[in-house]
Amino acid sequence: MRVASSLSQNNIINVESSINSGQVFLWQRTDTTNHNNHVWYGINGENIIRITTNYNTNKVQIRCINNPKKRIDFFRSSDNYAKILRDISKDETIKHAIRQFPGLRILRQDPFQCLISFIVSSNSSIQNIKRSLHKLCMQFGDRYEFDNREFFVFPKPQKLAKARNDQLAKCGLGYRTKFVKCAAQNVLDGDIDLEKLASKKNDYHTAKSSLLEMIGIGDKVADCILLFSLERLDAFPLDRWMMRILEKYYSDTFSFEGKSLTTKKYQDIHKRVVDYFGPNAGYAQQFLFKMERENNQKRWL
DNA sequence: TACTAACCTGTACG
DNA sequence: ACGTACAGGTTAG
Repeated sequence: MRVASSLSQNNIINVESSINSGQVFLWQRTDTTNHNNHVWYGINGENIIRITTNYNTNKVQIRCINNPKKRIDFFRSSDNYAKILRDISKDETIKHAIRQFPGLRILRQDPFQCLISFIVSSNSSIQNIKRSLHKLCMQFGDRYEFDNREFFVFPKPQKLAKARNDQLAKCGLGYRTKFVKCAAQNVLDGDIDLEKLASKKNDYHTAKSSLLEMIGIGDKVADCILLFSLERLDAFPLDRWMMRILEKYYSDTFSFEGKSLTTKKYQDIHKRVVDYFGPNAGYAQQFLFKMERENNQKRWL
């Protein structure tokens, strides 16, 4: 019994922590009268996902409600979570973050939605990103009804590629409008093959350089897409928050010079961070990011 | 190579 | 109510 319970501790999934950690934007928790159960609904590409949690048993039930046969390992349960946590536990800071947020997971997202989401995210805030993506779904995505609720799934590449600029701009994309349209066109034309990029044949650098060819995608956005949807756990997105974290807790481990985050500096830091945390450094990034945002009481959705 | 201004939207504060 | 400050990543110069 004791063994089983400690094993299950290693495999817990904290749905709330994982969804509220800056990875996904089209999720909501429904109001429930039962404190032990929560129901979440989210958009993952053309799928509507329903997650039911029971906080007593730690059971998490996932269903793709518009396509019940579809099976997705959304929480990456097939990762060896316990081993990954052990491997990245290199110092007290990361150990503390892991202890503080047990069950925090990297989510396996739909690649096209993830691509567009993080293009939209650039130079924007979570509230704005969420609003824009929701508008995109309402404008260009298919409508469904389930559980007496209305859902709009994420638009297909063709829909966004052929969208009128003013219709896209209405979603609050601003100057990112053409980035979104170009990216959708690239996917539609097959110039960017997301399935291929997700396959294990490409290493991190090959996959990343493909993404970087697209307008509107720089180092940080590319790393988010790689980590959250293209199976690259050695991607470590360096945004404003991560830079602050590295300066605050890791100034002895990684030294910095120069003010702006140039491509060269980004790659230099990235290399050292991955050398330090190992091939699953992306998980370390997620724990540190979550910890620091929570400590600063930043809102998620 | 390194740095910086400009880009766009929404919120917070005075 | 109005202006100003600010947050955020990429691009072009």
